[in-house]
Amino acid sequence: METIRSHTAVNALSALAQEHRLAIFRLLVQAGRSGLPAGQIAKQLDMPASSLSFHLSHLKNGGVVSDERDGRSIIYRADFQAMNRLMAFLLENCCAGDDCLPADAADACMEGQDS
Amino acid sequence: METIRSHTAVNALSALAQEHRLAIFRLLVQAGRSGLPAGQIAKQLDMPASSLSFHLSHLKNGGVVSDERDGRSIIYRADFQAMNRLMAFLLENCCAGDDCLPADAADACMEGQDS
DNA sequence: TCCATATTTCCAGTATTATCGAAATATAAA
DNA sequence: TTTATATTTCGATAATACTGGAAATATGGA
Repeated sequence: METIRSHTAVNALSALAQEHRLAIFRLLVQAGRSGLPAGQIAKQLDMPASSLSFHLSHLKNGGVVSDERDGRSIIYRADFQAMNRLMAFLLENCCAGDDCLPADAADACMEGQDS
Repeated sequence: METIRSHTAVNALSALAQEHRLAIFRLLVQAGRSGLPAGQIAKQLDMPASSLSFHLSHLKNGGVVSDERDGRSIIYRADFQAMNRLMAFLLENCCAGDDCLPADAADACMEGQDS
């Protein structure tokens, strides 16, 4: 696993550090591989399209979700690898490295996902 | 492990979503159980005392660090359990629950810590 | 081409956050 | 009690973020 920079980690954390965006992200985590189109997210979370778009682009910018166009819709997905990298960075050299290896928390959620 | 609320998670994430605070937290992660006094943090990160204090109280408020007075100093420590709860919340019901259990990433860093 | 659907961009107003010197508080030592 | 050390609170300024309606863009279907 490649290591990330502080700036990257702050972007990811900022992306998640907001009620609406956290709700969006968790919804996408639960949706798993197949993801959800923006409209579906708007419906499930009852948000105005422009606000949702603002938050989705923030999440995408933070690298914690990816997007892919499918016809008229755009499908969003949680990026579990990004979460792993983030956790690894947060706990890097934990306890001065004494038998203290961060686990890959999101690994189980990535099975079958292409990197 | 008890489950946390969205509001709690946002507080924790907001606490970490800032360059200085992330640096402080990672320093405390590396310091492990013994933690570091505020002055030591200020010295290592070269920050004005008042700015550091602002950020430390934000981290404490976010529940990701704890503090304890020791004479004239105040010792700060990273809260690994809080990190575990946060990750569990982020990945809750991952992939709709299909054989997808979040691991306790910070567990290894907590050995010997009293809860 | 013309219309409907899906999403994003623009904009302005409002609110929250970061910064750091100076003053205040808390503890310890002389 | 006086002085020194460690940290926090106050206050003002500057910067950044959130909101949602309206207009613009992109795609697909009639």
